[in-house]
Amino acid sequence: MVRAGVTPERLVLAGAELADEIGFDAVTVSALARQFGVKVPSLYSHVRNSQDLKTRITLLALAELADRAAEALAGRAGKDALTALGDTYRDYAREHPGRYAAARRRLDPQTAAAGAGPRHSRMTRAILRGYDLGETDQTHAVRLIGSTFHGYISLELAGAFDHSSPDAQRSWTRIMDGLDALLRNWPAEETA
Amino acid sequence: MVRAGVTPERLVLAGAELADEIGFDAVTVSALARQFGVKVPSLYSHVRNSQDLKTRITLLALAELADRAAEALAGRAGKDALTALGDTYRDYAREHPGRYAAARRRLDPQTAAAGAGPRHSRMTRAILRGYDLGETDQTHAVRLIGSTFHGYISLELAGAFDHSSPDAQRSWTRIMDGLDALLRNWPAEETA
DNA sequence: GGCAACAGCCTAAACCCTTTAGGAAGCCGG
DNA sequence: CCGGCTTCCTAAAGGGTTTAGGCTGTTGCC
Repeated sequence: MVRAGVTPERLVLAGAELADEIGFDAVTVSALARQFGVKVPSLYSHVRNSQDLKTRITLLALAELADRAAEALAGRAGKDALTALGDTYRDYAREHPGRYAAARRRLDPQTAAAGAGPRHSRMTRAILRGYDLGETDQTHAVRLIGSTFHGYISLELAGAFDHSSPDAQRSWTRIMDGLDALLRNWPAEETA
Repeated sequence: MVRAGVTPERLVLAGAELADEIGFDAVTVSALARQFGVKVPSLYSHVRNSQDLKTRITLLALAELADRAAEALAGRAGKDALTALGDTYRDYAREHPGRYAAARRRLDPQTAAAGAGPRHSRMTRAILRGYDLGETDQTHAVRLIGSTFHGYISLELAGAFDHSSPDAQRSWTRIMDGLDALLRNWPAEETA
């Protein structure tokens, strides 16, 4: 018997690559077994089940993305940082659509807290140091930024902007301008 | 033989209801056959395949959502309209998470153009009549609004804001304030 | 070096979902 | 009233998931 040399790490990495090629949803234990030239049940020694495999790919993607973001943010502040973070997410999504889809998957709180999710929150919050927002408004702003980035990217990735002008790049830039303007000019709480 | 009285319409409606209960991804031809007390292959007389079924549920959800939005927008303008549209999407998503997930599914351009998708675009654009934006900036703004609404809703639905304060409602309101402020104060194109 | 234990891989098998083929029975129009 | 269409059925193949249990390299300890 030839020993294919499967390990959880190699499995997860291959799963991530496969996700980029054929889509995250199409990454199955069976497909992965084929990749490794191994029978399906063999993989169950390395991974608990299909769910477990997908969760690990999610964690890989989140970590990769956080690493990239940290690098992009180094030495930047204000709009510069905002743009850098947005571009990091967007570029990653276009380079690695499968991994990005994996990253967007929701995890149970336990797992999420142990992964790179919190790093992402902290980085977004760090950007807001360049703007003058109160504690509570910072949280609102973190949510706004996350929603807008991920909302835009998922629409763009889905091709929602493909067949209309202006092109997606132009809108992205202008939306960054807009977000920056909004953060510099955050409206006061309305006193009803 | 008792004739269960299956029709494509009843199938799609039951599929939509099932989606709200068990999640859109769990809506399968098999599950639906069980609901109707009918053998699985019987449904293939009414629906081409699983894909077709899901597409029809998507179209149903899009149409329902457009109807609600049209009603909510009647007689409103400016921030009032913006909030009404956002709340419509958000409320629908919370009432009908399965249908909302279905609505977010991408369709091929043919099918999309024939469905209620274009109505949604027109309604978002209509809201911008209350703001002073040029043609091109209107498009950017449509994309911003869509991204932010859907981004926020999907994060909220996924429970991303569950265990932190301030609550999701508060952030939503403040983000509406922010979007309104931004649209009233849309930054000029930067001339590099 | 020898061998026990373990790790990595396998076959067998059950279960679920999808989809096609082909048949029987209800219903409807001429 | 009966031929044909529609609705539903059984049979069967194909693919994914998962568990049980077996065989065999490999490792590490005496």
